Amino acid sequence: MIDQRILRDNPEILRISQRKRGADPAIVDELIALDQDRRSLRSDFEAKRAEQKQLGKKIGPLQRAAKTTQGADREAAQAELQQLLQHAADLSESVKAADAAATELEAQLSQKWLTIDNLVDDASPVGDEDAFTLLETVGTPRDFAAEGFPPQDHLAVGARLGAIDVERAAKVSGSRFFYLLGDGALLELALLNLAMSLASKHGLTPVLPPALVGPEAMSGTGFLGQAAENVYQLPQDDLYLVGTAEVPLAAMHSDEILDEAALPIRYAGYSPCFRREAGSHGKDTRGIIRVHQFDKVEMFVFCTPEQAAAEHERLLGWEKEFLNLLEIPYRVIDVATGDLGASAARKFDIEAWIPTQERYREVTSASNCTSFQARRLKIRYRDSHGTPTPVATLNGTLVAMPRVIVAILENHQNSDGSVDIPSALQPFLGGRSQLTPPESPGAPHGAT
RNA sequence: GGAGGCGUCGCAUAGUGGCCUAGUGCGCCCGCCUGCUAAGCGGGUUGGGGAUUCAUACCCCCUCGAGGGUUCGAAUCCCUCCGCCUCCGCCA
Repeated sequence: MIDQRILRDNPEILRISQRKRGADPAIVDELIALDQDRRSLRSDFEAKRAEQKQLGKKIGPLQRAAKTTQGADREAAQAELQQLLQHAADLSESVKAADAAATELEAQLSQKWLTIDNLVDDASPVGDEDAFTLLETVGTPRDFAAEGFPPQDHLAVGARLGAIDVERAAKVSGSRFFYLLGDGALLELALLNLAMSLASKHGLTPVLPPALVGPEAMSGTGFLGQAAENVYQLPQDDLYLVGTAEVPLAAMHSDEILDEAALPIRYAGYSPCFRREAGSHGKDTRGIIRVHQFDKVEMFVFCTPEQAAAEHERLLGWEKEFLNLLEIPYRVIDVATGDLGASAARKFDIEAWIPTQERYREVTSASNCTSFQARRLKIRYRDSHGTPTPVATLNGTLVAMPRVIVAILENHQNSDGSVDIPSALQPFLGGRSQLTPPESPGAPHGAT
């Protein structure tokens, strides 16, 4: 949510941002009109309410006077009391009507306001998905032709290692699910431990958050707007399955006023992630690149708006450090305004080289959400004037398990079906330097 | 799942229809006093919206877990929901 005062102070900024996102700038004028009407109706209610309160103060004492005095005084008091009560009753109706009218308009405005995406950063490249800016390319893709063998895709490599089983997952849960087993399971745990040790080294607090959250958390992080169709819901319990630990981490400090001295607060949360992948039928149907459930370590930062840009760079730096440790070639892009999502003002994606696809694919993403989420979730700090001010929030992927596993299996595979383990990961895999196919290939684990 | 209890200002507590403009203590902030510190004394201390303003101050409205209701008037009475605690049952 953006500060609504922009409607009065500088609506043109909002119009420009809407245009850059490919959204409708005309809605800004609708919002300005709604905001004006809202304020006028609310003021009307407040004036009536003030009168009602003044009147109410007179009734109590007068009632006592009507009971305790005698004779003519008593009659006068009773008559006045009757008159006041009548007036008060009329006013009461009028106050209720004014309140209802103002409340109705406030609901309309805030509902419409929730459809407005965050103001884009001036630095974000303008345009649709393809308009991204290439910031950097790191590492060199292997030349498999020169090595004399064609690379197998991650599913083939994983199946041979007995590490990935999508067929049985389809039997149990449907398409886009997978089992990690044997070295596949150990590989995820090793990546988890490497990621968490890196996170701890850099001062992030490790977190195991809830993966089921209420509607405020979901909406507050911006996932119930355009992205709602990708969210699993549990209507019986009014809960949602999170698509990322970003949701429970962001909502963790909702309705809080944080101590400025404690900022930035940095977390690294490990959680399962659930995504319906609606509208992506036919995309990435093979393997585990696009799945309904996976695990991820997500970094999350609460800081002052002034610190946000530097924190964004820091998150990107840690993401790069992790991929460097895994010795995977990648490139970094500055995501275009049309592809930012509701909450982000600026976003850097890291795309890893996938040999069998001969292209770079997104593996991590770092977003600066400025105060957009914080305003919805009421997360504030006291600024130098002592005024509660929304914090800035940022998030970045440290490791999304399936895609990183894909990158490792494909980039580090050998012609004999083994996979080299990057040295940084070896301590977390019992010191082994390779994953090797089981002695007796074929159906693993006693399939018949 | 059943029974009962409880949600008040940062914390603790008072408040059972108008005297609540929510009191008191602690903590915190400012000042006074004071070799220093502590104590003592005085003042301040929820958050949001609006009006006004260059910006303040002052002013108005809302805010006693949330939302409805009763009433001229609700922290207080009624209903629904949420959360916490105790006991019983079930459970990894």
